Order: sequence, then structure tokens, then C-alpha cells
Amino acid sequence: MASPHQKQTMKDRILQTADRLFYLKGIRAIGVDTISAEIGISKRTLYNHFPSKDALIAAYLEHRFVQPKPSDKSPVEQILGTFDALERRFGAKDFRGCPFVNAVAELGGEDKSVKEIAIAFKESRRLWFRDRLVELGVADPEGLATQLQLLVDGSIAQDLVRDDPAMARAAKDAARALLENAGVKVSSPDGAERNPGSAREG
Amino acid sequence: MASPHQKQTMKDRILQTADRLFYLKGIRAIGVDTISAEIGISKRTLYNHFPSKDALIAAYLEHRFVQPKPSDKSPVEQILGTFDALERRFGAKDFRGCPFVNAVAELGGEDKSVKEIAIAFKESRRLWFRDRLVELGVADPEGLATQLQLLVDGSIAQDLVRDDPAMARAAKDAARALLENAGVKVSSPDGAERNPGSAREG
DNA sequence: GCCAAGTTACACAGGTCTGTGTAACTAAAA
DNA sequence: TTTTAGTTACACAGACCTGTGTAACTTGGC
Repeated sequence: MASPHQKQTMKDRILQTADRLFYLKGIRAIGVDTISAEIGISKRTLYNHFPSKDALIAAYLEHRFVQPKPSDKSPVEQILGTFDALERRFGAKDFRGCPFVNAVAELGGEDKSVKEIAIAFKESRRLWFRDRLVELGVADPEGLATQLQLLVDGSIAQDLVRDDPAMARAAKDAARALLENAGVKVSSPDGAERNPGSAREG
Repeated sequence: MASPHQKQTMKDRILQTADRLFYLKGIRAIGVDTISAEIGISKRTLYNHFPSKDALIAAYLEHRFVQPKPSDKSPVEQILGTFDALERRFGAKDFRGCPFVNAVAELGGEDKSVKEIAIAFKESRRLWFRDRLVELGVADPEGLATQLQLLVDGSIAQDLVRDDPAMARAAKDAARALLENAGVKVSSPDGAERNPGSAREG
């Protein structure tokens, strides 16, 4: 949290470019030469800021691990809003699934640190759901949170292969049904919610 | 469908080995040298049977595209049994997610043919759910089938990163809730179903 | 002006990968 | 036996990869 509006450092530019290329094209598909060439710097400069490609990969994943912004909306709106945010992200042409799941799929069980951060991310999202469900006083917040997270990850995987934002709406419909089934009063079955979830769901 | 009990051909052995290694380690991570060395044949022989690695990748994915076996169980048992089968597969140490999703994640939107077969596979599984839901006479079989498929893919993605077969049980619980919510009578909320689903779910 | 930090160009080592070319070998069919 | 199809060993081309070494250059602060 340095001062805001600070000039973007070289390291930032490298990380930002690596992030975009790793995410869009795949980690193994992108070489350090490609990244440095894209920025217009020498490969040497890149290695002056990151000791290895592995370190850059780790920084990439840490960079993707962002927390949802706090919201003053009701828990139900926050939960359902997650799926509206997903639908918007699915519509963007630069969406290509969850970077953590993709990294695990690509780098395999070999790389333990990649798996660790992926697990941490998924669990943090599950806990986010759980906290909202606790607020709602549902009987089994842990279990229901897991189920909601399944819908999130399922719609991401489906959209990855189908390029179909409607997967997010299907997930939202299912989430609504599960919430109602748990005794939560859900107001509008239509899609009129405004300004939902917000934070990156990966 | 040649005569059964036929001797395994060289091509079969290559494909089988490529399947195992591609799936477990990743497509980009495995070179043709690794595959031929694993079988104990020369690289030349491999290229005598497959014109390129891309052709071998395509054969791998086609090989993974298997249809569920017909079943005489009730539609509800078949649907819920899918998740029992998933749980069993999650428990196996050689399970590493859905080969189609993984291939799309790894090879990116670049390779159009990979995406095509992945879409075809996912849609075939959705239709399998839909057909059972039509038998059950639910109001919106298309939509509910999509939702069930989201649970399948979500639990697969979650298990890929967490190595936790309980994800399949969570998906089953959610599926049961969605079915009941659609007016389907579901008998045993406990886990006593026997010999479910069976076919490979990717 | 001068220094120090950062950057650049460039070559290179050592490894991997896909795919080909070739000549010798093996084994089964004719 | 002879033919033929498949296989093998092996070298190699050409490309790409990660990472390093080095000497020259630019630039902001003093």
C-alpha cells in the first residue's frame, strides 16, 4: 500500500504483462522472451526483477489472489451478485477461466506451491460465502457455501469451453434455489439486481 | 468394433500410453520421446502411426469421449449415481480433473479442434442429464440439466485443486436439493445407493 | 560535471522439443 | 527362400526454452 497514484514501476509493468499473457495464452506457452519483447525491454531487465520464471509465475498467482471488496448490500444480494459479476466477466472476450484452476491443470500436481495457492484461493472464496450464510442464519453454512462455490467453479469451467455467459445465469438460478431450499427469503427471481459482487472471481 | 479379445495393436499401445501421460502430466509437459521411451519403442515407430503430435492429441481426446453405459435403474438413481461415480473417481490417485477442460485450459482458445471436441463432450453430458429429467417430467429439463452439469464440473474443478472427494458428496447434496425443488421425489437422503452411474465423467 | 543505478544489446551455454532421413534388422507371409 | 511390412538405432535440422555474462549506454541526483 505505497502512496496511491505512484508511477508504475518496471517490476509492475513486467508483472502486469506476464499476468495478461500467462492468463490468456497459458503459462507454459509464454516464454520470458515473449514477455520482455511485449514490453519492449531486454530479457536481462526482466531477470533483474525476477530471479526466475518460476518466481514470475508465483508473483502472477499472488497478484491474482485479490479479496472481494466489502459491501454494504444484504448478504443475499452479495451472494447472488457474485453470479451477476461472473456473467459480466464471461462476456468479456479476455476471460479464460480461473487462473488458479488453469495453473493447476497446466503445471500438474508436480508444482506444490502452485497447488497451495490455488487451494488457499478456493478456500477463501468458500469462506466468503460461508460468512454471508452465517449472517443469514442458515442451518449448514459450511455445506451450503461449498455448494455455492461448486456452482461458481462449474460455471467458470463451462464458460471456458463453451464461451457462454448464460452459464452464470444457470448457476445463479441454482444458487437461488439452494438458498430458498435452506429457508432464505430471496426477493426478485428476475435479473434486476444492480452493481453486485464486484471482486474478481477466478 | 473389431472382434473382441483382439491383440492390442501398436497403435493402441501408443494411444494408451499417450492417454495416461497426457492426462496425468499435461499435454505440453509430455514429449513424443517420453511416450515412445515409456513404451520401449523408437520415436520413428510412433510417427509411423501418428503423423504428428497434434494428431496424437486429437486421438487422445477422442479416446476420452466415451458414452455412459445404458442403465436400467430409475432416472433419479442414475442422476444421483453420477455423483457417486465421481466420488469414487476422485478418490483414485490417478484422477486429475476433466481431460477436456484441462486441454482447453492448457492449449488455449488457439486450438479450435480441441475446443470443439470439448464442447461436444460437455453438451453430450448435459443432454444425458436432460433425457433423464424428461423421463421424470420436470418442468424445465434443459435448465436443470445445465445446473446439474455445473455441479459436476464444479466438483471436478474443486477436486482437482483440493484433492477432496467430499466435493462429489457436496455436489450430490446440491443435486438432490435441486431435484426436490423441481418436484422430483428423491428417496434416500443417505448415501446408500449402490453401483451408480459408471461411465467416465471428464 | 560526475557518479551510481538501471537498462540495453548481444552472444552464448545447455537443454528441450517436433519431425525427418537413412540404413540395417526382424519376422511373418508367399 | 524370397519378399514385404514393420521396426530399430541414430543422427540431425531447426526451433524454442531458461538463464548468464559482459561491456556499453542512458539518466537522474549530487
